[in-house]
Amino acid sequence: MDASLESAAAFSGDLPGCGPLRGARASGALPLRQDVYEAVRSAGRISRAALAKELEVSPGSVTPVVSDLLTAGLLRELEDEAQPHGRGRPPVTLGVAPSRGLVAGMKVSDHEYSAMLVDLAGQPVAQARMDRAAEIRTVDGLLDELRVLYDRLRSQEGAGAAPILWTGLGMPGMVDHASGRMRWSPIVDGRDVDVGALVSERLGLPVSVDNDTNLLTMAELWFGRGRGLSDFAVVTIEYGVGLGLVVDHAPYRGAHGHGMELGHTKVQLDGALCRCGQRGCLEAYVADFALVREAAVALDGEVPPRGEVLEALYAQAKDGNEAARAIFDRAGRYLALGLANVANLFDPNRIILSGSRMRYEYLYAEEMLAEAVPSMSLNAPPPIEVNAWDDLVWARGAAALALADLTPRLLA
Amino acid sequence: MDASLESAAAFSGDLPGCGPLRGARASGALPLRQDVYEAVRSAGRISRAALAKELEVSPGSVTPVVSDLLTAGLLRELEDEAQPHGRGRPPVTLGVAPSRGLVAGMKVSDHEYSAMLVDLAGQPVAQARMDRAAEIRTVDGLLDELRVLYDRLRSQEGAGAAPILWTGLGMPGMVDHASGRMRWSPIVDGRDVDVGALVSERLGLPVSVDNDTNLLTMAELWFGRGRGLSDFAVVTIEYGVGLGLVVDHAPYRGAHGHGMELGHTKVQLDGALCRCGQRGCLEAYVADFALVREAAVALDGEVPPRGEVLEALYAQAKDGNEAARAIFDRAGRYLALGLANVANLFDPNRIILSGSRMRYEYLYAEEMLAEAVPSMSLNAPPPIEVNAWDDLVWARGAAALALADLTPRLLA
DNA sequence: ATCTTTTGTTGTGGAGACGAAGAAATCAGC
DNA sequence: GCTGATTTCTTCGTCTCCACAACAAAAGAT
Repeated sequence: MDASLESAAAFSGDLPGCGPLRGARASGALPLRQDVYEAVRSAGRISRAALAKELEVSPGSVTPVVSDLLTAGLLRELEDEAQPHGRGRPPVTLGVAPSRGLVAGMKVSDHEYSAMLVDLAGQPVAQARMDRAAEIRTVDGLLDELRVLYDRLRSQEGAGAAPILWTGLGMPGMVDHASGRMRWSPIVDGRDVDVGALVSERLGLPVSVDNDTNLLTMAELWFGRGRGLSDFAVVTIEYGVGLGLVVDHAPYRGAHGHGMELGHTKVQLDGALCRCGQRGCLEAYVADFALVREAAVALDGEVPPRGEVLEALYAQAKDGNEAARAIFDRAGRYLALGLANVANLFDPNRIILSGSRMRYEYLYAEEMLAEAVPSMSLNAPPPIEVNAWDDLVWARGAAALALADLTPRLLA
Repeated sequence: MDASLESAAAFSGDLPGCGPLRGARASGALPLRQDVYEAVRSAGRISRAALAKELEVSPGSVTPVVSDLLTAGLLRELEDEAQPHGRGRPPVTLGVAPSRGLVAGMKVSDHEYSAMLVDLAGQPVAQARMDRAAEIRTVDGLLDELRVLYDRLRSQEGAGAAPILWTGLGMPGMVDHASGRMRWSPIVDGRDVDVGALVSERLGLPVSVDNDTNLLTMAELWFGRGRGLSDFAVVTIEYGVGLGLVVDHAPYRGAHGHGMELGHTKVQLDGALCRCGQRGCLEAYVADFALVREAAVALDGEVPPRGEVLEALYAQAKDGNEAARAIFDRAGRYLALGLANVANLFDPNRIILSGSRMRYEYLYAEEMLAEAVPSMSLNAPPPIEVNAWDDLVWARGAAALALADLTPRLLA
């Protein structure tokens, strides 16, 4: 063995062997029971025969599992409006039994709480909102308000008598889904708080927490256009710019369990100052505060009341004010640059721009993005899709989070 | 149900049900046989008892599987230099049997071929290089030369008589590992060529292909510092800037199966012109051609022969030429920006800069990056690590690729 | 020499899934 | 209307894989 072979052999560092080291072996192997349940929920309505085909198991394996789930009250047979089925014995359509229980999803934002109650099939059955006073910044205050929100949700018509089995909770900031801890949040004081355990205790039921961007990602993955895609990115522009990734049909939360930081990717060396103290962040060009910062010039000294600056600026731009238009134009181009970077670094099937309706309509035109992003992306630029919907989607994403975490326990 | 509940229910599009749709269900469930083999290879040397603990199965399950693998010649018992082991029956150390077969790894770059022969334990046993004439750009010419390279590798001392079971092949360009097709390559003419099948036919054994950046990623994952990390990024600067990602201990190749394009992420709106025709690409600031482009000014008209421009520029910078120094300085800061974007978008455990030694030593100082990247990253900036090694690593990564693809078939 | 401790082996039993064969429910055709 | 074809679902025997537990082996501790 010559010298360079030896050096190559030595390079492994101090570890013997080769190949990836994975701590706890990826078990991966779901029992068929769970596969069946999830396949039924995913399909909505499906027969045993189709299940066997989809899961690639023999029909003989499906029947006992299904009848087990039927007696457990988790699935039900649907009396179907006879649909056309060639000849042969007509299939019996299965669906998940929604009455077995419900899950709740709750979202905290800086100005309001929203919540939704969803049955085990994923159908919404009730919803609630509450204003939020920005002054309440203690964890205790948050817990109290969540309790009120939860009670209000339960007393809603439609909530019925079914027990609530799990709750998903989303909030802005650095929130670690795995540990349930809030590292930091812009709307609550305190660091490294175990909100998961606290909320769980206050509500008396299990809670999964996550950051708000991941709620949106879950909503897309469970109910939206992300179903069926193996890898996609969700971008949301609220007060900052958030990014959620889905890898191989599962949400990816990064090595540290917090969210990705698209808003703080650098789009300019030594660029505009950002709220985070760094320079050249994407947020410093496209977020509200960045636009407001420049509005003063375009609006020619006429300063509208706080909170209406953007509307005024937009009106001016529509009226032909070149300076105002330039502000939006630049913001749009920087957003396109940021999205192109996501496409180049991550190569998703699709990029979904998601969030409250208004912002996209007047800030970023779908057509502009659909043109600008590919011009900055290599390979196959992903389709860009704008999904504008109301605030309840956050809560629905929280419910999806709850469903995802509840399911394995429900079937154990 | 009120109106907004209905709209929420409708929003799923036309698909009934909820939850991610995955086409072929993630089988995931490796048979214990393969788990055991991979755990032994990963550990290098390990006893049955330790295996049982690591894999979280009962000792009674390990023994029959191991003796099966022993008789199959895939594992062997190591006569150990008695190591200290408390009291009790001394463990029998197991290791993979290297003599069962070998795998080859081959790498094509623009100026040379390199190849390595590796046993089933991952240890190199032979290597070979060949110059490559840039004029040979036909697929047929490539096949011929690979055949020569392969024969040269087999005739190497150390190759022994063990059969070669699989080959990994890496080349620059857009190469799809899943299909084995080369979509496009800078060094070979032709588009959408099934190189996998062609090389396999020419060599008479199964071949896995991938792009060169992924080879480096595999090398880090199998033999380098990436072992033990769940999520990391590998950045390589050769003629372009490449990026490889590892997600959950497995290489991530993006939705389209080609590589990520860190080199073409945009670091400047309407910035410097890149070879790809777009503007503001990272490559247009840090790749060879970008530095050479600016060198003329710094070198004051003294144009060195092609291929030595960078060396001359570097010498000048060391000598105190401010203009030359500024070129390297800016390139370094842009590289840091690009790495920070990777950190912000992907949140890896670590970023590994990897490639041939020289480039990093004189272009990008580890200390500078270790300081600049965190100043542009939020959350927990990942450690940056520079791994400079010789060109054989590419071939070794190709061998890792071959091992990864061979293993399941070997154990079936 | 005996006890303790740890490793490895053997045997039984159970869970889960396959495959084949059969029962059920419908359509097509005579 | 009967028969046969067709598709769905069920039943049952079997096989594989693994857990559990008892046991054998090989040391050190006392």
